[in-house]
Amino acid sequence: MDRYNFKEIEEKWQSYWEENKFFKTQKDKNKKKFYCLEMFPYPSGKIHMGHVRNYTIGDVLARYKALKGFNVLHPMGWDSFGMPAENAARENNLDPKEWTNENIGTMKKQLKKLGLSLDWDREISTCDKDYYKHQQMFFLELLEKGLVYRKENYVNWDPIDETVLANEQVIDGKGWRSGATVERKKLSQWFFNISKFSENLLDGLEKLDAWPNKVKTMQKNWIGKSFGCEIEFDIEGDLPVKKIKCFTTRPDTLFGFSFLALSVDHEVSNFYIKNKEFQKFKEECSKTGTTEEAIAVGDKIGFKTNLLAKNPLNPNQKVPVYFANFVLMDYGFGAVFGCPAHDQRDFDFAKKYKLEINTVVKPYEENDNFVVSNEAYPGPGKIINSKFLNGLDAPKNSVVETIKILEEKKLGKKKINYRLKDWGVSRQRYWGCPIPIIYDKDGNAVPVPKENLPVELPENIDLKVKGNPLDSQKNWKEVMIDGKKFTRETDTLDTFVCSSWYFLRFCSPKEKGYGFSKEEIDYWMPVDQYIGGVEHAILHLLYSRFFVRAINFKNKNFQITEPFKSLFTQGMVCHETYRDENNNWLSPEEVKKIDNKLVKKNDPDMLVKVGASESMSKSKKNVIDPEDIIYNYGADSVRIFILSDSPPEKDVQWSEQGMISSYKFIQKLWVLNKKFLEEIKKNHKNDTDDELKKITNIFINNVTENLSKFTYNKIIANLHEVHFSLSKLIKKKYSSKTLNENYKKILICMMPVIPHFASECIELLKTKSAIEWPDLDKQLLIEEEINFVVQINGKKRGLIKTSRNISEEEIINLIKENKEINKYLGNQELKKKVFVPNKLINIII
RNA sequence: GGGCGAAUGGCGGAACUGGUAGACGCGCACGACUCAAAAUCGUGUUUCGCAAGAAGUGAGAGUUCGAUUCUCUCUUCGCCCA
Repeated sequence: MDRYNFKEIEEKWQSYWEENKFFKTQKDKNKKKFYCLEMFPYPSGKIHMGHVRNYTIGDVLARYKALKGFNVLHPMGWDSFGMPAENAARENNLDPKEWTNENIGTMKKQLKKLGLSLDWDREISTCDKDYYKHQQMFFLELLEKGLVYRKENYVNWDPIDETVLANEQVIDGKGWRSGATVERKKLSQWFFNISKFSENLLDGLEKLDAWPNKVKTMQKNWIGKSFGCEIEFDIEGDLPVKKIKCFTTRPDTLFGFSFLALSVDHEVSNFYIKNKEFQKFKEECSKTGTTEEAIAVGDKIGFKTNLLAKNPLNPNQKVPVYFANFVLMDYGFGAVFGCPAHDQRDFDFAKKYKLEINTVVKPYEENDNFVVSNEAYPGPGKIINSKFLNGLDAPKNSVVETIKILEEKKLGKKKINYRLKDWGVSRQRYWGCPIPIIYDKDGNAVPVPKENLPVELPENIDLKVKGNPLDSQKNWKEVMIDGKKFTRETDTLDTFVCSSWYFLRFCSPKEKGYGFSKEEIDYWMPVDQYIGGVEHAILHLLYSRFFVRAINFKNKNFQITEPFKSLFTQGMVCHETYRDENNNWLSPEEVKKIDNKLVKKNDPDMLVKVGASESMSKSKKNVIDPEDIIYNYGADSVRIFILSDSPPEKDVQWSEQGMISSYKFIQKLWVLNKKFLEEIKKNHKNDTDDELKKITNIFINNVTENLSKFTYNKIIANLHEVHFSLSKLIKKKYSSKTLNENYKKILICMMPVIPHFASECIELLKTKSAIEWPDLDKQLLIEEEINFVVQINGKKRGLIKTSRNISEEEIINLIKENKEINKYLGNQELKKKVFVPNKLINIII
């Protein structure tokens, strides 16, 4: 029997699609558009299974929408600036650009082998000057609008490499490459004023009803809106400090006040710069880390000042002022008032430094003598021990009431605080988009004139120098503009900037004058379906949402506020992990099974330990190369497997056996296809039996429904089911016409998942009818004969095959005639009957 | 520490708004073909039980004629927190 030759057939269709520009899209006002976008990849070298999954999911949708008659925009590009290129180039003495473009070439070839319905004419690459030129223009546009500014900020500084490190490059407080203890250093950097849009970004989430709640919650928490009050404390002591400002969400617990805590970066710290003890303390603080997790878990430590803070509501009370490691300069004003009884951090701190713990809120079920003892009580209750605040419901009414009182007495004012901070976009790196700024001889920042854009990255530079490579490029750094001498900004933009607007560029990738054409984005935007990993749930998506708002700001021509109408986040691809007896990671190819035991292939005496299944990663060697898999089994088989085992939003386990079974399934479909072609040739006479029509309809219905709900794993189940049914029905000697019509519909429904196979089979049918998504005959979905469930006391006791719309009396009569069921009833009285039409009856005896 | 989510056979997973638990796939078993094996095809496969039957969706309670689905408590696991 001849086998399905996937190599030949997949190649045939891929070149057919390419040569005919089958997926090229153009604006067409007469057609409804659908913009289907998957997160574009970083060109790291080769595609991995995560890409295969992401792009297969997107491709299924894009192909389906196209068959439904939509004008589908389905583009692909490269997020090609970033540190891996710079690192690889430094290590291997290469040019980052060459390295990147080579990778793009490889990955593009690999993606094409997957048979994706992409419009490659729209390909973009963010490291291309035709792309970043527009990004520089956006930067200047935002600068003009006052959405970009410069300020001093702390960075992670590696003193050996003389370079700034990203947070993920700091491991246990040490530089990932040099191993040097990382220092905090202040540098002047550029910021995007994203916090200006905090409320708007939060508000916008409400309207994103096609986004997963999980992602919306994450963004909401990230923006971190809190309602509270700003209080100015009067200060006494040995320093010229009269007042300290504080933000709090719980002013109602002011009577529980027992210390004031400041961040080590608070301006008061200036008085302690030369204090050795304080320096030591500050160093100690930097070890704790500044993440919320580190602060919550870590030890609370403080440094006592000689200052005293007055309680505004109780001026006789004066409490000590400390510097404390759990207060961050970024939040509020870098100062918090401590109420140990009702905040666990404050409680831990008070215990350590033996400060007062005054209970001012009691849980509702406790009496007024309630005292906080072993841990803080942050929950709701009634205010106690607080004079005029006593009896208020905390925190609901008490916070509002207290703020009112503080405002009346001019001691504080209502304030809304956001956790979201401005976006620092300066990176001290070479391989990124140059910031289009120059400095005059006095160090004033001046925008590069627009006609001088793009500011291009210099080529052939030495990356081995310490610090920022651009800084050492004298020829590049020093420029003459309009006869004046300037020096260039040597920082480049965070690569998140590149990915914050690429979806706009795809609408008109070749537009010269501006980043996008208004006409094109008016037609294509917003992205109807965005698909990508949940790891980008916060930053990338929030930055993109900010970016369109920033363009929108003071610009009547641009109306988009939300770039992504629907969002789908897919799960990861996992694989078991293997280690040998010496705990070295082993790749799946290095392992084999002998007598039910896993051993090392080239050393069968070495037993292999099987670890948990984890997301594929090079470091754990549990990686399967998509290229090998496509080579061995074909793209359609891979597409089936990657969709089959789990719902797309969940993690999927890679399994060799599952992969083989998908491959075999395609072969089975091919065998069935042969049979269909033979039967069609024979031209039998059977036209009366509509079983085939019914099965076809059920299949269309199931696949369509599962497509709309992203339950693609169930589509594979539908394929197996229809294969099973068709293998039986083929024996029924249907006429050519009936076979042709129905089988073609089924093949069209297969196209989104296995496009090469389905295209080939449709071609072999040699029919003239158009290839479009089949309509559903709803009448055929209604089964005339149903299995009616009979329950007795809630337990299933039998099924009665009967016609549709049977009445309660009729079914009771049928039950009485049915010996099997009747034996449970005996002669007992029927106490109650619950009748659900066309489904079940529950009889209570 | 906080936020969010999940838990169903040997495994991955189905079950529409509360209405036949276990679709589909993997694995396993048996059978056919074969000198034999692979491949292929067929049948079976929640557990206990020879059977009749009983139990069963992480544990415990609750609401309901009826709960994998709703409510509460607990356990375990996962993801996220510049």
